[in-house]
Amino acid sequence: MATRDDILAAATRHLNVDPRASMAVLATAAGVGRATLHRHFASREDLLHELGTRSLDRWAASLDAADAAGAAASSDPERILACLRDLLARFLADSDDFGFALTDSYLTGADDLLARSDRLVEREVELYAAAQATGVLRADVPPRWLGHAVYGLLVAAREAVRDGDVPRRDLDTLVLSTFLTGAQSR
Amino acid sequence: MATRDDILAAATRHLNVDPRASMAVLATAAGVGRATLHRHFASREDLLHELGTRSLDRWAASLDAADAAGAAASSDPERILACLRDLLARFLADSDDFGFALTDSYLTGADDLLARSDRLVEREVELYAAAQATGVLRADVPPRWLGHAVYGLLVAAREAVRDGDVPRRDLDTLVLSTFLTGAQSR
DNA sequence: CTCATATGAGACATCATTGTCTCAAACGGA
DNA sequence: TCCGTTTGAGACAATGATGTCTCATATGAG
Repeated sequence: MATRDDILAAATRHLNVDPRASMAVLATAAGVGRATLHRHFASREDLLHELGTRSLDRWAASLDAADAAGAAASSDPERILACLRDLLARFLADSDDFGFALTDSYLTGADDLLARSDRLVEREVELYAAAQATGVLRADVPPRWLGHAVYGLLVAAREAVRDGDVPRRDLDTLVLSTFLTGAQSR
Repeated sequence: MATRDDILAAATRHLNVDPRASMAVLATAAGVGRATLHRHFASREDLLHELGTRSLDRWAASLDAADAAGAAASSDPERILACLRDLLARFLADSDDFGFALTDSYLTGADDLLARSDRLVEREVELYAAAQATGVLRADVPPRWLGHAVYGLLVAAREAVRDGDVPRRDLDTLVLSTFLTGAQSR
């Protein structure tokens, strides 16, 4: 018997392949009748909204697990750098599951999700700002840009693995070093 | 009288705001009747395909204008670096217009566009490989990853300007320096 | 075993979009 | 001015997706 979570998991998996899959397709992907799918989620929007919420949950959980707030408040460069390291690896793991949410045009357009996303960005940016203040990250760019850069690299990482250009196991190191030190030879 | 190019321009502009706009909406945006729109483009797919083609044209034109092939063949580090600089600025200008094409799920899924896109990636990657061979870019990562990283930063740049976090005029410098030297303090 | 519950299959109406077609009006060059 | 061409508005059928509903069946707890 497929639980609500099973359905969400199957939908997530499938939407990563085809972000525009219909309810019928998603039902099949979950091994469930279309009627049953609608019993769990009144509308497609409901389903997407729930997935969006879960992806934001994961994002928030990663910020918590890495203790971004604690690191930001610590003013300890080494702790902040370690936190950034940890955070990036967690984000990469999150996008293994919710990668499609990075660019989905519904999710990035739903008002309440957007509002919550803004608050998470705020939390993340506090870490970047602290990193800048303690000399860990360069201070000559807006801290929000660093957030965007990380986001962009997550999109890039997803594509790179998808295209088979980078093995998944190399991603953490690759993304971290690209983010921190860039592509130039040293 | 709206020419075909006018319509394409209006559609491009509008799709950057709403990537899922219907033919009716796109017709209105172009100041043209829906029937007229269909006289120019038999189907929505035709329209999208044409836009995809044009965005690839721009991409190719930027590779040409920056003479990526010439720089790659030159084995001259300074020329290669200048070429990268030039290329990034051109890509940013291109995504001012065709930014939506970066993440649109139709465009990134059409077979012939995809094939042509692959060939352009190939050309671009030759430059990255040459940059690695001449010590301009780090050689400890797959050259294709550098292509993905640039792509990701373009997506990030688009969002950053869209969100008002970075003024457009700062983008060239910001993206270039982030790509080359990363976010770490030096 | 029995019964309450959950399920799958399918019928159904609805809706938005698409693509075609017609026609009257506007336009533009000769 | 006149006439051929292009246009916009709207009607139209077709399509695919959505959401609701029914009913027969399967399942699982007691």
